[in-house]
Amino acid sequence: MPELPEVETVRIGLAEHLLHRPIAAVAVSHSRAIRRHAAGKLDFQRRLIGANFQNVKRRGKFLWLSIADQALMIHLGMSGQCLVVSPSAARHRHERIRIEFTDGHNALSFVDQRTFGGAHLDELAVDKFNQLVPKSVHHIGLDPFDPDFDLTGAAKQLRTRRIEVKRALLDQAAVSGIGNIYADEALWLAKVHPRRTADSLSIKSAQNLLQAAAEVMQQALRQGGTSFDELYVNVNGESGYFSRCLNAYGQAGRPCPRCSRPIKRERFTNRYSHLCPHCQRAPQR
DNA sequence: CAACCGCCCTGGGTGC
DNA sequence: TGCACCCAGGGCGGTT
Repeated sequence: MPELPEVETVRIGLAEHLLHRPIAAVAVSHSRAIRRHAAGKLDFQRRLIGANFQNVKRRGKFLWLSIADQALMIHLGMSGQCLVVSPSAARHRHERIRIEFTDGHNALSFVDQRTFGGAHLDELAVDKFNQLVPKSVHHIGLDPFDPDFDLTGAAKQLRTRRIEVKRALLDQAAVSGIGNIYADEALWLAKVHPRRTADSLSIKSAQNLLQAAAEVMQQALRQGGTSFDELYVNVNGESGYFSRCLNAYGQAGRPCPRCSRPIKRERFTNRYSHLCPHCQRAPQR
């Protein structure tokens, strides 16, 4: 599943291939992929054709390619992929958008089986962090890879929430980029139970938790991200290797690498948490 | 306003 | 072989 390390891997790949090349053609083969572009398909195509991508940036799981005062925003959702493909290669079965360039070289193919992801054009504007970013990321917090990320400030903000700490990690407000995999991994590493309320954490353990999230995502990035199947790959279609390093996520029944007691999987808001009930003490009911 | 719920979507897997 | 159902789950609109 694409979370911060996977999206960052994709960002680096796009930066290597797609910048400063005039766009020749934009094909949209599934309208749901551009549902967030309110002005519709023709407007989407008209704004892109002839433009150049100047840079590729990211905040949390949102990715964008800048073109003058606008940006092509991309969110991978659950199963989105940005593939750099030869224009002559066969179209992927789940290709939703294709962007081709006037030089006739590598094209961008946005592939998305489950269509939770998509792209739209958005205006760039200065946000509360004094960064020039698309308006559609103004509501989320900085991620731990951002040079301006303030771990102490984020920990304080986390502690204002009267909800379970895992929910607070997942909702992108205090910190962005964390999804179910890295939430479970960070909570395991910091020995915090996912159902503890965020406001029950000491300032020190909240900081420790965010530090753990940053570390685990940094490690995952070094491995090229987490791949379980063909649904997450880099721009060249290659898998990442971090799934071999997971301590809790997807490890139900296996021994906890710290204490050897079995990792447990339990229901958590329409999905699952993976944790060590011994290392991560449950809150009092 | 914070918190919470349900919906969006597909293909692979499982149980009957 | 076929059908119903489950599962992956981020983001967001609507409701409490």
